[in-house]
Amino acid sequence: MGAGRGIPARAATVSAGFFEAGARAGVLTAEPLGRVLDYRAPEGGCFTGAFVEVPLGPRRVVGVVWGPGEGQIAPAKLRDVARVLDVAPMRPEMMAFLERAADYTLTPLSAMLRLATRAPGLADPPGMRRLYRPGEAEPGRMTPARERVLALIEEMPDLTMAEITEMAGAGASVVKGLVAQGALAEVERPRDMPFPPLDPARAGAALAPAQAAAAAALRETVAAGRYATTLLKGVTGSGKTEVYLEAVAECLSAGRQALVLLPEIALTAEFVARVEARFGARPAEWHSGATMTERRRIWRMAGAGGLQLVVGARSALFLPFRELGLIVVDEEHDGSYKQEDGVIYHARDMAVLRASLAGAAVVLASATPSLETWANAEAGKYARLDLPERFGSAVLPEMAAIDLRTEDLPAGRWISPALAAEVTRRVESGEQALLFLNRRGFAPVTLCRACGHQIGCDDCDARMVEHRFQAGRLAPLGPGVERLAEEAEALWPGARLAVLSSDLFASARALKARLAEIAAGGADVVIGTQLVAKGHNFPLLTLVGVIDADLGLQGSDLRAAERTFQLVRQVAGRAGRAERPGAALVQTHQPDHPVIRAILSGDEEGFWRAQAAERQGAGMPPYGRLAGIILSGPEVAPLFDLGNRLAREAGALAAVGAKVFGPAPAPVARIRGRHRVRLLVKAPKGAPLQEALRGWLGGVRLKGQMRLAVDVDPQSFY
DNA sequence: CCTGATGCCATA
DNA sequence: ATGGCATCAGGG
Repeated sequence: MGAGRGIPARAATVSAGFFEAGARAGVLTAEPLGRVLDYRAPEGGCFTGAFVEVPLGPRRVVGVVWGPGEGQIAPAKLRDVARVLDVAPMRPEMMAFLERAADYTLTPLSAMLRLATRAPGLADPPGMRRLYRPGEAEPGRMTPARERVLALIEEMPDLTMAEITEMAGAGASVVKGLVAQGALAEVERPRDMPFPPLDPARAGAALAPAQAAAAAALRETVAAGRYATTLLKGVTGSGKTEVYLEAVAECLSAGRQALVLLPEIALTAEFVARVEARFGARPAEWHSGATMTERRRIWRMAGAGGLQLVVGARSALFLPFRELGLIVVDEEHDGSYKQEDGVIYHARDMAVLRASLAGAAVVLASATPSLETWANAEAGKYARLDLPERFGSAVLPEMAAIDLRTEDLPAGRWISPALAAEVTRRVESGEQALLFLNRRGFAPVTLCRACGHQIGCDDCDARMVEHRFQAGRLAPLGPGVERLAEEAEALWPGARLAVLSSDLFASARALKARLAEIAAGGADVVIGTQLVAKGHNFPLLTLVGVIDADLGLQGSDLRAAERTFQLVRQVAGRAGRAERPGAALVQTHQPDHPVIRAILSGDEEGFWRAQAAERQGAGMPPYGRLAGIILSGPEVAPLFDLGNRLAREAGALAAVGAKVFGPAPAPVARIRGRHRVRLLVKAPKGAPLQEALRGWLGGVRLKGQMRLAVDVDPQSFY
């Protein structure tokens, strides 16, 4: 098999053991070799799981002793393990996690190990650093600089030289002079110190009865010390965080470590403040913004047990926790938990996998859980706890469907007269209206304007039900925000229009500024895609028009209907706060569809049941399985050639009842000059999908710059 | 991933 | 002939 460029074979199984000096040991490195290499164990031997440095070609690289050597290579060619590193060995549970995750995502094991060794200076000896504290002797002649340094050290002992010169505004020579006199003392301390202890026994926030009940249930689950997953459902402001912090408290009391995953770095500051209020110290923060020093300290302390709680982004799942007892995935439905490049994985699913191997509890917290999680709770695989909604926010807006079959919209127009009339009313009375577009760009879908039936593209998964064409009644679907903006401009010439689409803003900061401006009344009509649905508060907004609710019913984007539902519910929250009553108008060709009816009634459980029935009928996740195959390379033609060949030679898939669709250009057809083509595999729920994919793709040899990636459980696919 | 070997082309 | 660069295979 090519060097990590093909589909890896299934990983071997972890086996514990000790290797005496000179014995053959298999070492896994983070190099993309896709297999374990044999080395001779060093003097003193080594255990399975030990972090080691080994020679690889002309280099020395870090690896982990994974098990007995494979014995394929001649003893004469064996090289020695250079040394065993001074870090906590990888635990069997972590090794099993990496293997299972590699198998599930069809990723080479070495790439998983790379995720787990993302700490700088792993091979360095645990460094020491020099700290200064008050000394025994009285200082001699005093100067203002000396006084400042001594006052500082009295206040805050054990500072580094850099900290002292910075905070006291004195030179290093001043400090050295005080040391020479004995007024300051130098001490050597390990560079990576344990984190300040969190005290789970401190009193928590006063909990409302419903919160207290949920907290007690979570505490009991965590105290059992076994794997279990709980869906904690509660809207923002319902006190979810306080509830799961009680689970954290229980975990810490048991002497185990806890991990809280958040979807965005922006949310960490507030969370850290709450942790500090609850436990009297700050947690370790693991995210892309962390410095090398912070990363090294967190990584080492996670393994050494010098840390109790980590708050972080999805990559924190790969920290070497010594004794993990709880993982909280906050806002578990959030799309940013899906890692889309490099190793493609879903942090929520990997959290459940890691916890199940570590014997830890999982809390999936969300106001609007993913259908996958909802279904697992329904099926009894997950426990479920519900927090009641925030007091007074349950005011539902007036909601109605606009039946596009009777509105007689001319081709190429998307705003019905009924919706336009309502928008006009808001514009005239100084209120705001939002026209919500349920997806980003264009969809390869055509729709019969007479009966509302959708005709899908042959290459994707639309249900091709028998359909009689009526000449002239077929309309291609899919305005972009730009198209819609043109239409709005023509309808309301004097109104201030705001167009919000993620690709129109250079930075998150620019987008935030624009949102604030709009909230303050800087626009009359707002046109936007899903990003407007992300919890921003617009007090003047009293009307939401959903341009096309039907696409959410189709298989093209599994999250579309959920986003529509969430948005419509969020309007409810906003309307409750402002005095003006809110309204939501949903344009649809299928007003009687159960999903549309559930959206209109605001019936959450009804919505999920309808969605579940829809997906079940279509054999879509979580009632069926999907995998995306992404081919990329500098030229398009070879990608389609390979894609077509794969589609033709899909016997291994057919054998398990799986079907392959495509090839077709990927949603983002070009990234950094590379073309992307994709195939979609759909399999029945119980099918051994990964095994079939391995059989199908195992022999593929990629030439030149071409790459093949597998996206198991893709989130969206156009 | 990194490195060294290989081969093709452009240039002296 | 020679050097530069792109491509490829190997690494224990």
